[in-house]
Amino acid sequence: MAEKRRDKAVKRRPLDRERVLRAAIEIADAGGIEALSMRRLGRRLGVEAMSLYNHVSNKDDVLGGMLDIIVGEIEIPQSSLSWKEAMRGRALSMRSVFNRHPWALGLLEARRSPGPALMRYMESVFGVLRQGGFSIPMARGAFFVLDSYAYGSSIQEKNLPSSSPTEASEATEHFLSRLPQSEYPYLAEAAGSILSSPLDFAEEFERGLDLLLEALEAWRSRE
Amino acid sequence: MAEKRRDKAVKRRPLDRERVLRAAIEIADAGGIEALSMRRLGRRLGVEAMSLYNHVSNKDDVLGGMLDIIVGEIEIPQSSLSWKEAMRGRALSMRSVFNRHPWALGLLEARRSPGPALMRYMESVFGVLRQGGFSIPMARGAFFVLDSYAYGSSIQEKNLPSSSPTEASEATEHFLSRLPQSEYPYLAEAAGSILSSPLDFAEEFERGLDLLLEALEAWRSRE
DNA sequence: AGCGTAAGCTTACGGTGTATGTGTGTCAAG
DNA sequence: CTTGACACACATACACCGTAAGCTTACGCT
Repeated sequence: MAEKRRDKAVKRRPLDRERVLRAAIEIADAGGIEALSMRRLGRRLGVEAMSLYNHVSNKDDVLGGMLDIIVGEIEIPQSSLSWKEAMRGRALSMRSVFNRHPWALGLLEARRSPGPALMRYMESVFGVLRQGGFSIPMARGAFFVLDSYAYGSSIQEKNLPSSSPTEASEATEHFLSRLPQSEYPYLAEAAGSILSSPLDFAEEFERGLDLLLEALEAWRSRE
Repeated sequence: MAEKRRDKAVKRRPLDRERVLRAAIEIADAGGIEALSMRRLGRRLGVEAMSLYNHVSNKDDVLGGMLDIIVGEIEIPQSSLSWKEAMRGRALSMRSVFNRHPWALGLLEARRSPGPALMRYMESVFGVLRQGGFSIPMARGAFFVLDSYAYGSSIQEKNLPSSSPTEASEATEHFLSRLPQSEYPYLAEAAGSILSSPLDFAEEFERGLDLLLEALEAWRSRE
């Protein structure tokens, strides 16, 4: 009897919201967001689907919670840095986070209200920009432009069929081989160049980022 | 008998892939992409769900087809314009398309292979950039940066809870009222500024776009 | 010891995409 | 004119989804 009770206690650690969300993230990381169902989530936690509803109000709540955890992984800029360095670091961190959890971006898109981690994130970005000498509307503009770039390049990177460089050139080769080159000369040319000098996405991303940061600085100086 | 045949002919125009995709787009425009199911799509066309599979290989094919139609709505730059004007026009057209069909962006994200309209689109962009004096790698970079910005800002615009300006300031007011201002001073400040001078998204978008175009031009000139 | 409550389980409903098999209207060849 | 083939719509069925409603169990507190 006492033994039985202990069994249960061991097998069934109390299960709270945090554990549910973590498990959900693991599932999504492993199999994409479409692999996440309440039943599967329950199964992973050794529990029936409906039991989850004791800790989470519905699936949307799960998604929101997952997203907020992921957003919390984005490094918040240190105030000791210049705005440029701070924004650069933030963008790099964002890219790496969205790379680790590709499903998070799609979630962000569908979300309505911010969530605490996102609020903290926004607050810190505004702080850095304002302290870097941006007026309020300019800070808004800079934030918008930088985030747009970061989101958009994450989309594009995600859509790339390639994780490894070898796989990338393989895919490019395949693409090129079935491309009617006379109809798409420029596309063929571009694909060919990728083949000869394989594209490093990190590099590409940083180049664009630096271009943007410079442009923002110029904009700020010119008031 | 002849009458009956005519009835059928009227009621049941033969139903082809094109009609299926158009109906799907209508459903998605009206109720969002999650409102689109094969059964509902069939119902709209006066047909059972399974009949659709005579014209379309599966739901993914439907989504792909819808996306390609939408991508086809993006204006392809005229070659008479300068690369800057052409890219500017393209970005504006893209924004308007993604505004009209907000679900398309999410679809684009999940898509693997290009589709003919997207290929034509890419070809024309590369053409404009190459003819504008960009080297192959630079054209790739410029394309990447511009598209990233366009995608990302569409995401952000979609996430805005506001369609009309009055609704926007209403939402901002609500947000501001429940924001712990001492904890988020910069956020409060930014929100306040939106309240006093309501933000025009088109304007914001174009400012960022012009910033980017200038930066790209400078980059190209500096080789 | 007894009870309230938290947190698990079971069942059920209406929805989803689609595999499979069954008509049936149209049209061409005999 | 008949017949047979074929395109295409339909019906049924399966496995899965989110979650509402109700039931059961077991721990903590008085």
